[in-house]
Formats: sequence, C-alpha cells, structure tokens
Amino acid sequence: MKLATWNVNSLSVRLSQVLDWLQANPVDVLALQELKMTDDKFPKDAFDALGYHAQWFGQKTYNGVALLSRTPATDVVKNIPGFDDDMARVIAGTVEGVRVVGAYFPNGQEPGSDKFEYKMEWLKGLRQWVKAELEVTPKLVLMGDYNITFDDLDVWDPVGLQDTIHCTEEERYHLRALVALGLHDSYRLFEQPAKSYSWWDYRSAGFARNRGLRIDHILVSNALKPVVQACVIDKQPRKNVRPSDHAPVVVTLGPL
DNA sequence: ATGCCTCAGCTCCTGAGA
Repeated sequence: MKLATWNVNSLSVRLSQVLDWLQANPVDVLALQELKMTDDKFPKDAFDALGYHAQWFGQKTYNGVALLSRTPATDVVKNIPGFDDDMARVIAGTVEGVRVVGAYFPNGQEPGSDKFEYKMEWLKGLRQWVKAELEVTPKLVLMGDYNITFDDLDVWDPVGLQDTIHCTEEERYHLRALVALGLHDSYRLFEQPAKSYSWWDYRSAGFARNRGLRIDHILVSNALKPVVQACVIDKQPRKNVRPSDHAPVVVTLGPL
C-alpha cells in the first residue's frame, strides 16, 4: 500500500500535474492540501476517470484539503472534532483498515503573531484528537503539510533561519509531542540523501539552489511502523513548468 | 530589501504563503 501527500498550491492550476503524477505514481491514497477552491469547483470527474474515489473539504481562496483513494474512504471527518475552526485544514477517512488523516497545518506567519498563537492552539487541538483516534484505530497515518521542521537537518540554512517560522522551538515542541503519542517520522526510518527538502521558495531560484525546508511529513503509528518499507520525496513535479512550491512525499507499507 | 515568486480575487494592487 502506497500513500502520498502533496500541497498543490491551487488545485485549479495544478490539476493536470496531479493527474499526470497519479498516472505515473498510482498510489493507493493521495492527500492534497491548499486546494484554494470551494467545494462546488472540485474536479471530482477527473479523479473518477483515473479510478480514484475522492473526499474533499474546500474553502474560497485559502486552505482546502482532499483525500483520493483507490477504494472508498469510510468514516470521513472534516476538520478537528472539538476544535472550532473556520478554516478547511483536515480531512480524515479509513482506507483498507488504516485511519488516514490529511492535514494542512497553519503557517503561523511569524512567532508572536496572532497567527502563530492560532497555530499553537490548532496543534494542541490536533494532538488531543489524534490521541483519541489512535485508541480507536491503532493503524494510523498522519500526513500533510506540517509547516514545521523537525530539526536542523530539515533546514537549508539552520543558522540564518534559527527561530524563524517553521523552525522555532515552540513549533518543534508540538511536533515532538505528536510523535510522543506513538508516531514515527517515516522519512527518517531510512537513510536519506543529505539536504533533503519538500518545499522550496519560488523566489531567488530556491529549488535550483536547493534552498528548501522539509515541512511535509508522513507520520505512521506504532502499529504500522513494522511494515513501513520506504519513504521518499519525489522532486520530479517541482521541475515542472509552473510547479507547486511543495513536492509530494510517498510512503510504502508492506502487508498489514 | 517589510524584497526576491505565485495565487486568488469585490483583480491592474493587496494579502498570504513559507
């Protein structure tokens, strides 16, 4: 079973790239973030034609998440139960016995800002809910655009970017607290190339100079850890004309 | 350089992203 996550930065603009990628990489589940469209605009038929079921949760201009799957997702949940939020950031469903949570974590803009405080509250809300979900469904994957780096290995310029957004101790504390629920960063379960990132700034030729951050993650639960076979970042779509600023991340699970 | 790109929208500038 293969599961992937990709922040597409507008599904309208990126639809043909997503369809091309799915044809070349027929994963079982793909979580999308930053659809930037209302629900009525979601291109359900295009995914149908490729043999994917879709669940989506959109919003005008910003945010918006979707879950594509080869077999239908059940017990679909939108946003974090118990956390009041007017932004569309989370979609969860059960696929082939695995609880899959796709999430677009808040950016936070700047430490100390209102948006940063919202990010901290959102992270607390997510953690409480994921804790409960794990008790119900131990086989769980939490994947998406976390907008947080784990450590300096995930940062192209750890000195220059120390304590800036995505790299603060407070954000990393919350990320470690999620892991402490019994989750594992599937990417680091394997030896990986040095300077591996999942996002590169559009400005200043960030991708060409590999000035990036690893902020898109796939966490797997204790119950799934023994069957994780691989985790890779696919940089190919970042080389497209008019790419998303994020690359897809793909995890491969063996028989459950 | 409170910028550099890119995207959406009450669109020809602004806010937000990361």
